Amino acid sequence: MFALVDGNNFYVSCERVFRPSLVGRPVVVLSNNDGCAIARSNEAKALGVRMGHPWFQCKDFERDHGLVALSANFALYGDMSYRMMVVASSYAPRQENYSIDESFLDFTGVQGDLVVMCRNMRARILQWVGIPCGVGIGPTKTLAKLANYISKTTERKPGSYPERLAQVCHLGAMSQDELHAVFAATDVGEVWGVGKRIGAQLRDGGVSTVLDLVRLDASTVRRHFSVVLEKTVRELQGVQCIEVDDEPAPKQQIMVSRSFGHVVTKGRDLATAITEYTSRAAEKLRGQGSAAGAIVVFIRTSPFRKDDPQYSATVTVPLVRPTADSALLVTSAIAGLRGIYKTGFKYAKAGVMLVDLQSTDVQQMELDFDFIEPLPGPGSEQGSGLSGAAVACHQSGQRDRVKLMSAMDAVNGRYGRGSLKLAGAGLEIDRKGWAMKQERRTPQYTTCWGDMAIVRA
DNA sequence: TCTGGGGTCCTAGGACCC
DNA sequence: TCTGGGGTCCTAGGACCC
Repeated sequence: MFALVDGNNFYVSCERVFRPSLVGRPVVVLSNNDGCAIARSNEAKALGVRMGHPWFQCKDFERDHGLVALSANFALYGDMSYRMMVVASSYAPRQENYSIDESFLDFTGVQGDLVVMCRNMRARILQWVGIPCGVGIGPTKTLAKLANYISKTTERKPGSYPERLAQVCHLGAMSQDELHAVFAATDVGEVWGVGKRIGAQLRDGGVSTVLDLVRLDASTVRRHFSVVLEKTVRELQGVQCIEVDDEPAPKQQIMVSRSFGHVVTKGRDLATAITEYTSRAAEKLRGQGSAAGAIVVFIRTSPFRKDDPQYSATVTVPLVRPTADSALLVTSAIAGLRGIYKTGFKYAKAGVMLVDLQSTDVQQMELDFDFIEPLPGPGSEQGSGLSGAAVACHQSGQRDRVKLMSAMDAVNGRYGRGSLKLAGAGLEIDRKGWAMKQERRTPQYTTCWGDMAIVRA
């Protein structure tokens, strides 16, 4: 049996831990730049705020219904997630942390009443971490996921399912009749793996509930749709097709991209932003022990500003050899940016993607060909602020560069992100033109000493 | 005025190989 | 008239997830 543990309205619940006055009120957490709603309390959902609802379209709820909107505080959510996962991990031999607010537990070999255990786990997470969870249990991950949906929906919309399925729902412990009744009451679109497109196609074919889907012949589904949906159907039928992955492989690509707080027109500002994003991506890269074989850079205007001239460009810059060196990656990214930047456009977003990732354990050694393809020297990269640093990367110097990067990561780990950075990333004043808008961010209660909550007797 | 930021897997088709 | 058979690798695009 498997369980899926999932924090309710996770980001909102994190905020409520430190601001209990928000309990019972409609609350949303906004995306970067306070653009749209990415988490909603049940009260906000009841008001009609949709997932991804642009904030400027639901702003009136603030005045009319007391809706509270907060900027996303990912430092807080990441830390609360860690705490929740640690508590959950003590209940099962294997755990897969599937997303920031969800983890699968594999109960293989575990004795005892799983419902009792999961109710206990739920209570402990609520008491120790402060986050309310829903738990779904089933013989496959897809069924556990569905059970989780049922547990939360029973709680949020009383009457949709039998009351005892609230909070913890065990589909593997139901009679066939009861299971089918639950399936019949659930829309096919709620199934993990059935999105908008497939959902519509299924409904066109008369398959509108989970019961309809589970009754299909799996191999027919493969012919009409795909092997992916076939697995989903088999999993719903109780045949395990998707394993619990408790040791996720390193990422195959690492992306950092942001929408700007204001539109950007100057190449210089784009270069500063690209430098910062590349540095952040390089940190992630080193964090998983990989090196990148190429870097993709993209810039684009806003598709929502229909009257403005539109421009979007992407360039892939191959690296001479795989590297995790921030300065080398930034040099390449800036070179790529020069190739695609055009004046006269209002840029709204930019980003970088590190691709062709490989482990630094396995390295292709080579003769030193740097004299054939000289790296940029001082002065050749005017304005990027890293030319001096980029010169020294001959093989003999590579070990020192690796040490330099480790030192930088260690300092930033100890004193906070951005304490030590490449000159090209600019000072605070250089970021003014494009930095993210976060006007409603709460303190980083658990990850910053200065923000720690103080209790007064 | 104002619309997020990450990821994965699968498939089809083309280039190329012997 | 008649034009093999089998493979791999890469890329782009589409679907899904949170």
